[in-house]
Amino acid sequence: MDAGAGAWVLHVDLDQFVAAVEVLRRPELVGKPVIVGGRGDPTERAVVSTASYEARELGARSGMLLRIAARKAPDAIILPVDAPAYEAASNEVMTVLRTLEAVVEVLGWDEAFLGATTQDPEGLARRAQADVLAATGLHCSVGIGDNKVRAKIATGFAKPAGVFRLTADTWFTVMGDRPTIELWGVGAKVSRRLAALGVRTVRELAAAPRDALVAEFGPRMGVWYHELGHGLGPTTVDDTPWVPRGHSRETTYQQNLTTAEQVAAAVQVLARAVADDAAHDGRAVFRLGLKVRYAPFVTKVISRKLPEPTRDPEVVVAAAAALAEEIEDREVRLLGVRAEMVMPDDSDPVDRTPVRGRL
DNA sequence: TCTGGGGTCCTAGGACCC
DNA sequence: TCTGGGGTCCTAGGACCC
Repeated sequence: MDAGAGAWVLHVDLDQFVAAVEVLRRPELVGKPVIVGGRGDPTERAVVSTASYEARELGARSGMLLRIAARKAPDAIILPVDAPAYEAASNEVMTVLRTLEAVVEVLGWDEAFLGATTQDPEGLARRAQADVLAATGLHCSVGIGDNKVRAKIATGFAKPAGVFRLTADTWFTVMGDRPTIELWGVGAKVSRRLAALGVRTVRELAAAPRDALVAEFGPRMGVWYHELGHGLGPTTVDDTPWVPRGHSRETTYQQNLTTAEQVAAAVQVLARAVADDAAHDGRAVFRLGLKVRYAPFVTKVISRKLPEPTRDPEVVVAAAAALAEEIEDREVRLLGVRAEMVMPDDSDPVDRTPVRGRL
């Protein structure tokens, strides 16, 4: 799906998705503050995955420590994360979207781009919302744009359960005076570095010399931020199924690990899970990474390319054990194992497709 | 705000080669 | 042998997103 006359990108985003799925199967929770995170126990080391709008009104936010959220919203119902349930609900939603006259590119559990040629993108958006609601009971917001960046940003203005259009014509009116951090892909660090260059708003970013951005951020990111300032972005919506580059498992331990034996045993558990994930995909592993977060909060990643790609879980587990030998003799609060996988039909596993693949 | 888990991509520096 | 320049691979680290 490409841009052209009447070509639109729609960004569909489910509202408070995780909390909404939980409320759907527990109707008694409708209208109540609901917080989903960790194992549902606010005394544990865990953070909020999603807070319902009612919980947000009390100050609960995703990413917040569960303990803090529980203190702010003492009457909230706190539930454990149930990934399989969300994945099932997500699949239902995507199935509905695929019945529309549009190309569907899935972005994650709760998001998709639609590419469509239509004279009435708002009509298509309302249709998507109505069909998803009827089939699943879930509400979504829809951003309409002339590219993916504008569609994605438009969704923020559509929430909750609305539709908003953002195009080249309205870009600077809507976004020009807003801080750069509101752009998709600009976070706290980059917005701060931009501010140091005297760039605070989207309009200022658009006006900044491209060379200056390249000098500060490098050839790809510099160019990318420059385009972002103008609201420019890809227009192609691609329904090719996403091929995962890797799998990882990590655990923050409720009590820090203190002995080499504990660490070795924990690494084995994680490596086994990752090896099984890769085997389940039928993919060979060519690189293994071991993430260690020491107490208090210093994170290191040790990674090694394997002598040759392997499909043998035992080889992956052994390679992880070898990496674990390099862990320092300090208290460990988190361990993680990541496997990078050979791309199917790719003779060169490290050849990366350029230009920001997910966009 | 003592800071989860699963991902993706970019940059930079050193090693090594010609 | 006081010493270039370009390319590629590997690893570490950083940033961002949901």
